[in-house]
Amino acid sequence: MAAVTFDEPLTEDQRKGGLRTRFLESLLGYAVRRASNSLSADFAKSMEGTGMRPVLVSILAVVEENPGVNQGAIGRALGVARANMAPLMNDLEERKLLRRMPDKNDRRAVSVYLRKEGEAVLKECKTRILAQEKRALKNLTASEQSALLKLLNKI
Amino acid sequence: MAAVTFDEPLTEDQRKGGLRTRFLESLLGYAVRRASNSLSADFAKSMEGTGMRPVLVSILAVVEENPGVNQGAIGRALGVARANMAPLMNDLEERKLLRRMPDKNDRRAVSVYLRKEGEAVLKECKTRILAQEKRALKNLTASEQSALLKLLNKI
DNA sequence: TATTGTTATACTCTATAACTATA
DNA sequence: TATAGTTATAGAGTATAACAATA
Repeated sequence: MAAVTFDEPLTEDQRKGGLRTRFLESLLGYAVRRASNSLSADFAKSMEGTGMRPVLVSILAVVEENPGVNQGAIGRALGVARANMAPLMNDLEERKLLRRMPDKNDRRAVSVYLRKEGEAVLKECKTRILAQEKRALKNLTASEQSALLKLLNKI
Repeated sequence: MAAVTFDEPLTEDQRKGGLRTRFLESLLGYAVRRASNSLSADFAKSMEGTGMRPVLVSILAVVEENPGVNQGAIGRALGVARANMAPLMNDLEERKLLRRMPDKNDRRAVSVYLRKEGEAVLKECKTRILAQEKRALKNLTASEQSALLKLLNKI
């Protein structure tokens, strides 16, 4: 079997579909992006029917673990800019999933709390998310998943 | 040191910044997304001054390794929809980085080739990308990087 | 009928600037 | 002056539908 070099003409298969992507495949950033896109698509799909989007679920999860948290702190924790938090919070408040209260010590700030319905929606979403992760990662053993998490957190 | 439970009120630090994110941190999908966002931002930053964007560089890299490739096949390889390839290819052709020729056997299709200037731009971008990857992954040993790549490709 | 490439369109995500009210 | 939140806006990235030319 001869080594494939770039000087050879493309086979019909390569020209139409099975392309060489050596450079991109050598990049960890490219592999991470592809994995992220794949998992994100699965994530979004698992939310179908709940009316929720990933970022909304993430906000609910942060509020659940941090009752009374400032709105801006949620954005900083999730990497969502202040300006983009406002409409997201409006959305969640209109759905009656959370409540915004004026902060006692700083009248500029808003403290955020989960509502009963928010807890219920979050619980349903968590169940779906965990089931989806299990499906998406079925090719990885528990120790491989743990190793992967550790390596990703080093980046 | 007492264990932290969610029944305790938030400390000032937690309420304002150092939030609990146990659920999200338990998700591999969340870790992958954060790593991807971080690497993508670095990638884009390393392209500053070249006028190129990640997707444009990816297209050039695929064309370089697959001279004469069909335009649609590039999109399939990169996960870019046909409809979104058209303006990207127009951009690259207007910059005189690649050339589109009618396919000899299928007059619907277009064969794509790198131009000299495209080769030069791609070379410069590759250098920057590899330097950026080296910086971004400086906390990982070579064997860790190889293990990470292997694990990501299992997803 | 199916496919290649194009155009138009829309929705999400992200980023910036300007504004208000508070501090 | 600086910060919390809001509004408006603009740029990418992504997705679908409809079309012409060709297979």
